[in-house]
Amino acid sequence: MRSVKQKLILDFIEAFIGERGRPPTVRDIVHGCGLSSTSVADYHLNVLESEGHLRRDKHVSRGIELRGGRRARPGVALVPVIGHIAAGEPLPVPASDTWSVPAGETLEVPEALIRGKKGVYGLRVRGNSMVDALIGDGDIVLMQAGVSVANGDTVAVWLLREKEATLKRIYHEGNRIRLQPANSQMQPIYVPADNVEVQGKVVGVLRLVA
Amino acid sequence: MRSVKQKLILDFIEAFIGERGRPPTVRDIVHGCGLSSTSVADYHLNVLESEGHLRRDKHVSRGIELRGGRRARPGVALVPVIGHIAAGEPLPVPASDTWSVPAGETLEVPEALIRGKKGVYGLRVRGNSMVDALIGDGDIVLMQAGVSVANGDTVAVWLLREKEATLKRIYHEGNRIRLQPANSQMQPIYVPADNVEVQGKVVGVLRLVA
DNA sequence: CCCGGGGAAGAACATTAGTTCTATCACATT
DNA sequence: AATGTGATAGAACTAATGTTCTTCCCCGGG
Repeated sequence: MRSVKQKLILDFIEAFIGERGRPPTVRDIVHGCGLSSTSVADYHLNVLESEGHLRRDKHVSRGIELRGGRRARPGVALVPVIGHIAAGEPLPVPASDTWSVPAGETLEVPEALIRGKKGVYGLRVRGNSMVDALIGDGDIVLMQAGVSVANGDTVAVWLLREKEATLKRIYHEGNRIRLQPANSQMQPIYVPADNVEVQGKVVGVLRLVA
Repeated sequence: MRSVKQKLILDFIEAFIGERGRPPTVRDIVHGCGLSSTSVADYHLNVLESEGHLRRDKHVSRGIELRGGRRARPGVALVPVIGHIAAGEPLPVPASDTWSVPAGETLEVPEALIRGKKGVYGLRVRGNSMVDALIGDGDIVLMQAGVSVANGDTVAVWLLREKEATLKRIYHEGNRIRLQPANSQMQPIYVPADNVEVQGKVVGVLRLVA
């Protein structure tokens, strides 16, 4: 939440729903928060959505739904989906406990999936390097940062030299590390231990079938 | 409440608010209750308002507010996990819309996961007959009952004669049906179409990694 | 049989409300 | 100074949505 105005909007929405039983329109927000134009409200709403504070249904009147602590729903946890994995993109990892939700999607997952765990985030899987671990293209893996990893765990690793992130099974072999794809078509990668940074460990998988 | 249609509308409004967190539009009601015209919905809404079952804000979109004890809790859907699949056990399937949650586990999933879908239930997967579809032993599959299935869909079928339930890909081939395991080790099963009862279709997969 | 009322259809109408476009301004960075 | 980003304005455009009107159908009572 960057500005006080955005907190004002969020509070207004919460109050509006509480009083009227339905979400406000963009123009309700304009009037209620003393804004000057619908585009201003739209602008801030988009910011708030990208930060995961609310969700908007496009082209639907009053299509605002509050997210997060304000509308804490029992049994549902909010997990930020911070990017893709198995592509060569940089992979920022939030702090273990308190993170500022980075711009991007926020996913609701059943509490049961991350029971008690702290520092859980989501990654969209690209590619099929882990199909033998029943993780396919398009799946969302739930990662946990800052936990000890054991041989054979599926982890997201950051290769310092190559500046690449991938999802692999990890095996410590002396002072080198074997990164094993779960795909019979692909070969393991061997890297020196000091070239590897473990970003997180897979604790769950989520898939939506069309 | 004079007619059953009016009770239908009332129930729909309650469910809609529960799922989407906002009241339905007149046209939402038309579609959701199978009405033929907005004027019909308007007519019944006026009746319901005059009887005190709800309140309408004139000239306001989604200006419906339920009255009385009816209250809805938005955001969370309760999905009953009603058994295992790929074992030879009987597989009771609840009715499509209103089910009394059967004794057993209930999983709370975000509405976002099953958005709009009716008759969703969960099954714990036993065995590895679907590993090539990235569904493994211990996973929970979210099934939807009472929907049309297309060739290649992963469905839970009940074999009437054999009294067995399994999770397979389904292919209609004339008047017989091919049930295709997603496992290169296993052979397809061919059964006459009248021996098959489709219990549901996979709409999602949840896995908890130890 | 005629009639009145509850219901239903379908189209039309009038706003409401979401979205987009362009322009502007303050402020920080290069 | 040139540039880029966050934030603001105002208006226009389109789609969504509430409302109204007319016609028609079915059915029980007079």
